[in-house]
Amino acid sequence: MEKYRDIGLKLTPQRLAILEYLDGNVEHPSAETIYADIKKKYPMISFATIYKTLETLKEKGNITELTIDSERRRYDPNTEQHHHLICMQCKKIVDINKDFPVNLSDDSEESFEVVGNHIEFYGYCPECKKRRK
Amino acid sequence: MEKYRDIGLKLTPQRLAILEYLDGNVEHPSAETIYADIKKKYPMISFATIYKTLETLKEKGNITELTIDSERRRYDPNTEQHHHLICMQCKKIVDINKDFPVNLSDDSEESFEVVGNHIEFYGYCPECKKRRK
DNA sequence: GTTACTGCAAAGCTTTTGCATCCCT
DNA sequence: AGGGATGCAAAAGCTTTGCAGTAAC
Repeated sequence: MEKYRDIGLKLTPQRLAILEYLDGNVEHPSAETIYADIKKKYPMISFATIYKTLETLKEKGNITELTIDSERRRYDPNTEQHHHLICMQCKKIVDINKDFPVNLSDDSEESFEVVGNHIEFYGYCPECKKRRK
Repeated sequence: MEKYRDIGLKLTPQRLAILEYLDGNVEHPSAETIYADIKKKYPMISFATIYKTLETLKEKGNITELTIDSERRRYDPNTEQHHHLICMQCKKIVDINKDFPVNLSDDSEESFEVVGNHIEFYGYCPECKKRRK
């Protein structure tokens, strides 16, 4: 976690636990999940710390907040441009690392200044697909 | 609003007001906005009715719930496949009615059963673009 | 007459905040 | 030593729910 040494964060044990937990995590966890999992190892950590740290990391650009799940916010430590495949039943979210040509018309581009895009693919994961049959 | 006569809904004045409000609406309003606007004409309407009606309309497939805004749910009466352009500053949401070829690889298609997709374009609207200069 | 809908208030969740204390740098 | 971070508890949204009364069919 040395890579966080110089981004202007105080490296407290709580933060290191959160950073370690998120590092390489592809589960797109919610604050609740992060809290529950980290509490196993660091029972003293508080919810407020989780939220405040996530907010800080988001501001610093170390993580991204996903707006995929309308019931709760989810966080993604992968800040590279990528897309997502979402199971409509169990809400599982899977990364899609592929580029798609999705240029808007000149009209839209000129009026709006477009800086990025994100594609959500909806469907059913293998497990839920079976269950539905 | 005759078109709702046969979808199994009781057409109460409150529902007609909501249906009329949403019909052709391209503002992607939140429950709060819908409530506030309808209250001007029907001061007796309650929040619970707004939420329950939106839930019912969503189940019937008459409207779509957007997960674009992490702070609140927004609703879209346009249930045709389309995409959105989102102003990162003022949160305005604009429809994009254009098709994009975004097929996943066979791998993903086979494991996941993909039934649809939604593209979010992020940027700054004309007004906010000016303000930022 | 039934059944579904409305409105109110209370409750439930998720997320934020104030503040005293603590500890990283 | 100083300033940011933590933890607690309270508060603040947004959304849901139970229930009695009401209205659409």
